[in-house]
Amino acid sequence: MIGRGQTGNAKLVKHINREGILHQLRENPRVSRADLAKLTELSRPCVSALVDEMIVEGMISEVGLGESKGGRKPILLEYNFQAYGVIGAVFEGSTLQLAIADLKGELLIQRTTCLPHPMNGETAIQSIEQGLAALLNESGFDKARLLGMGLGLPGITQRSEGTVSYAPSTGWMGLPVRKEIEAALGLPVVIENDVNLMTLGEFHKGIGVGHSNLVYMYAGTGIGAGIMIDGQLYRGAKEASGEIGYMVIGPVGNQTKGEYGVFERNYSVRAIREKAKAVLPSMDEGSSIVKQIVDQANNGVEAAQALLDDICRHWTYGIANLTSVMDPALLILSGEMLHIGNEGIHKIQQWLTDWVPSVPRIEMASLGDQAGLIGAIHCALEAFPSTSKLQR
Amino acid sequence: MIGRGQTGNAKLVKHINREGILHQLRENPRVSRADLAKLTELSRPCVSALVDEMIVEGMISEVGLGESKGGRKPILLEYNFQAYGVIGAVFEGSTLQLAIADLKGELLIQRTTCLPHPMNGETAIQSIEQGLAALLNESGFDKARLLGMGLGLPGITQRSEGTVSYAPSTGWMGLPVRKEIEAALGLPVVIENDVNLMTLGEFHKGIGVGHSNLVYMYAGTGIGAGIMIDGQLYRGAKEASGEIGYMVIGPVGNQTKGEYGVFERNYSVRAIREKAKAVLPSMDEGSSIVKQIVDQANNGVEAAQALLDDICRHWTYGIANLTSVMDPALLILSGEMLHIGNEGIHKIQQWLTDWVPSVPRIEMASLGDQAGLIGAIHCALEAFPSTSKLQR
DNA sequence: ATTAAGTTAGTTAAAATGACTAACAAAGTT
DNA sequence: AACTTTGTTAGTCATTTTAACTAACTTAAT
Repeated sequence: MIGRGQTGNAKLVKHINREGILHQLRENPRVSRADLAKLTELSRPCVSALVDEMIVEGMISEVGLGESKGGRKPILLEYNFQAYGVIGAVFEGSTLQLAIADLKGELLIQRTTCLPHPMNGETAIQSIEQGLAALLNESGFDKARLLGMGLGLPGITQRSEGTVSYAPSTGWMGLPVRKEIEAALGLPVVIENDVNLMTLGEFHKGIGVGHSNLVYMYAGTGIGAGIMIDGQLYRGAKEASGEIGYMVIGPVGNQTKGEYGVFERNYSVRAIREKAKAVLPSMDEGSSIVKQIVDQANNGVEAAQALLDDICRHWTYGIANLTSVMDPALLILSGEMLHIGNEGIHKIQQWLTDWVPSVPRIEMASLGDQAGLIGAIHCALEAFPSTSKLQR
Repeated sequence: MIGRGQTGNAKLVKHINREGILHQLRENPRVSRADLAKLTELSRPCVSALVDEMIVEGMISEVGLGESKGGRKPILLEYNFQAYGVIGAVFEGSTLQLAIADLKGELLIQRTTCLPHPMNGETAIQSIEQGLAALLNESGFDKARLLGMGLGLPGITQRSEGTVSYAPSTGWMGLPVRKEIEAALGLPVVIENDVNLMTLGEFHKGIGVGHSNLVYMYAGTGIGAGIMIDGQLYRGAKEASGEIGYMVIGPVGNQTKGEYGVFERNYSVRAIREKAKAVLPSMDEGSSIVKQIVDQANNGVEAAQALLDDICRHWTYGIANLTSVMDPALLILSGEMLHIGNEGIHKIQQWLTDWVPSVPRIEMASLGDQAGLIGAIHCALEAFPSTSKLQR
């Protein structure tokens, strides 16, 4: 056999060019070969060859003719978004969100279920299994067309090992989560930290679209951040990046290993509820605690105003620290920070202007409690490209 | 003419492979074509062809035969480190460090000069011009063989514009620094933040060698950090990443824009000197302030012990915040932090273990006040590869 | 309405490039 | 003499490029 099977970087270029064409087709629906040649800076014959190849493989389709711009009508091409699908799943407290999406990342069907109490590894996996079966059944989606699952978990997830290495509040620590779920479903699985997935969600489908360098900050039951650099999640050496709940903000106290972080212990929802007891006449456990404080502050209750100021101030400490280190182009705020109102935002921006040299553009998260789920979808899409199924 | 001049990614592979070979030659001096084939995972004929090409171009030389390992003796190859050179320059307070180095980054000649007072743009450029002329004269290095200059400046440098966008303590802000120096020297120049260059220095020649993900923390006249991700400096959206002097640590006070950062105002050398007045019987302005405090603490002076504890504690706040965000594999401490002693280091590590979930390996900087200069050299080497001169 | 000229889209053919395998020569060692 | 290791030569394959088409359409003068 002669000249077969290049081992080095020889095959790389074709792969890059194919991915480039696919990328453009994902971004710009209904374009011609000629358009693709311009967009990818490849020659027209080369694009034609690669496109024809991918049409045969079923990844792309010709979908009729476009308008002439003074010459022959272009043959419009489209990515076959429906060819395969992925699953997104997010464990958040006591609920499990599940969804099936197409290759575009559009949700086809979605469900939120409450988990049985007490939860352990087995029941959790059972929930996923049953939930997925229900989704497949209801949507009529063929399981054979699923590429894999993106799974969001709280705590520090070890993507390559498929385990959770640090999560004081859950019972997942150390378990071979990924392997067990893969065995149960018969599908490949990636796991990822929940806040990282929210970041990914906002990046792909939310307010972060088009911003390849951004930081996402979440303040809720926990406090965390997600970091995107050059369109990639930055995970750090032990995948513990963005764990800003462990910043030293507020009283340090007798902090020892295994507990929540200092910032989190002082300014997460849990902590704020405690502080608010003295301020609110009656507390509604169901609705946003910050909103209740803001309402009281607007009613003229001075103690509420002071507490709100204190909360905003310390959250801004976190933002200032985060932006000092990262200098992102865009900062997305989410969780309970969504309820601080215009006055709160204004305060934060004023403080930042006073404290740091480079204030990023600040936006509120736009996807609500869907962010993580949408991120899980895109995490799966990145981990299991449709080519993986085709190249067998 | 047919089939000439590919515009797309066609030439990319060859470039990657050539760079791969050069990289191996920089790392492993005196290797054969066969060794390179193994190291780069390319075929022997391919390596031979690329090597021959680069020998003609003058980048590589054959330097005799090696020992036989049971067959024909290998022809050893070497990167022509001496073919070209670069200049490194660092402005630090009132001194200017200048050096010429070869393509390996080895300093050939070096000089530190005091700047005339008061300094302004013109005198600074004059100093560089005169200093470089002296270096060239003394070393006999041919100016035509210089590829360019890497220049380190305090403050937030705008690499692409060649200006300094934020530096309260110097008069550089807004000036077209790079253009003016390029015009004066007739050589291309890159500017970069001083702490980033120290980071680069430690990465290439210091304790950070082999660690492509690290964070460097400097506490001296100012406080700052440098971040390396995948062997690249991370600069942020407005090149203000790592400006941790602006973290909110210690009393906030009446901070408004234009002043130094909160952390810097509370725990830089300037601030510590102020605090130490009450503790030290007499202060030596020339030597390390932290060392003086440590000495007094070791003498049993309780106030000094308390101050040292306070300083270490707050520096650790900064470290905790930094590592919470970045989760680096390695953290390098420098500046006055070098003088805290073993007890201080032990304290820091204990606190970190208590506060954050992922404690990085911590090392002391190893290059002393050469770090920035060495970084400037490597900055220039990255910005102006020797191929830039050859490809004319 | 016809027709020529110009444009745009897509294909075909030939050349160029760069990497690979196979086979061999050169120069050793055991 | 037999094996090894290094380096080269020759031939092949994959991929992309340029150049030169064909196809199909628009514009506008005749």
